[in-house]
Amino acid sequence: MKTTEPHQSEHEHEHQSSSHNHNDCIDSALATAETLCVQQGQRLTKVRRRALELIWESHRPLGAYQLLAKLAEEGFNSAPPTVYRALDFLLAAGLIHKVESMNAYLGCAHADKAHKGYFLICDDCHNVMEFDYQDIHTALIAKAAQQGFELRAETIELTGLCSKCKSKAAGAIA
Amino acid sequence: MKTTEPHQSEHEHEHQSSSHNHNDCIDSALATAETLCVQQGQRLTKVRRRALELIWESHRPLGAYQLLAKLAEEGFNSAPPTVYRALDFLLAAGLIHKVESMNAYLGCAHADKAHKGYFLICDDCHNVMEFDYQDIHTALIAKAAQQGFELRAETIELTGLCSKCKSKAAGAIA
DNA sequence: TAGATTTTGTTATGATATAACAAGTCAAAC
DNA sequence: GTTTGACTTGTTATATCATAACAAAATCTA
Repeated sequence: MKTTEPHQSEHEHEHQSSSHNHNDCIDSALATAETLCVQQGQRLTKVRRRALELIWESHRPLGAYQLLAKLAEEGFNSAPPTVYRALDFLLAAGLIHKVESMNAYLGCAHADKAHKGYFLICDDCHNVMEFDYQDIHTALIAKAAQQGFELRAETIELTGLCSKCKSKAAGAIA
Repeated sequence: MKTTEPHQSEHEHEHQSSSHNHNDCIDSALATAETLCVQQGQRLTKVRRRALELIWESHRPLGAYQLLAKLAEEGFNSAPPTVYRALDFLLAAGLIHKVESMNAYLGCAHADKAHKGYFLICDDCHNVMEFDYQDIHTALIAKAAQQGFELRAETIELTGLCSKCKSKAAGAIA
């Protein structure tokens, strides 16, 4: 494994960090989304745009029906296909990820860069940190190729205890 | 990444390989299950044992309700809790894995060895190959630790085209 | 603006999973 | 060998996640 690459950690993005203004993330994500959609001749309609915002406003992965409820509150249609269509669009555009082990959806922090969505999911506070790790990606491609397997998509979801909850747990014992 | 370990591929297990007798796998898996349960003071009851066999008899991951239908045919109770209880037991005992991206369950080929369930899932034929890859595991632990994250479980599900389906696709074009 | 394409509305249903509590089974302690 | 307690299973109901199918509306393009 190469370890000489610079910036291997540059893509970390912690949702709900107390040290960042989440509004900036949302604004940036929406701006990126607009740009990408225009570039690709895709229509970021009202419901799609608002769905994306709501996903970003949530600090943790949002379930489809949670999102649907929020959309319904705002006057959008409240039938399931509404939300699943929006989610399908956003997933296809790479603007969100689905966390398979939670059946929930999360804003993608770097939709404009080709990347894989790898996640660290805290069992305790349920916050999710997306990370990018080119070395893992490269190793997985090679491993798959050994089996004659051509990789198309990767679901990498790691669960455990985040640093905050680990400290909290340690404090509780002491 | 260490590359000097021998046998880094020794755990590959392809379900539904034409070149192996799947019955041997089932027998072996069941024998291992019996042993493990006895060792751990767990009861491999009729329904749990039969559920495990049925999962193994299926050549690809089996959905909970597919399994429930098979159990019902054999006179077991046909209500969902029956199958989910069996699945929960088998998962907790490490005898099966859940493939999150498919909502389906797969026999674990090496329940007696500590390992992580990593999967290659063919988009075309839907066969699943479980693989073990210590180097990835080690790298992920290290990566998580960098973020102060203590890893507990890993969901690694890779989708794409298996070698057979790749050949088939190439043949169709030619 | 006509026709084609895409998006949304609407109704219904399918698929996956759990809650809650009652009844039965088993094994160890008495 | 019966009681006791833990574990397992039965049963009913419901929660949660997702899609099919077709009609209506909006938007793009020629």
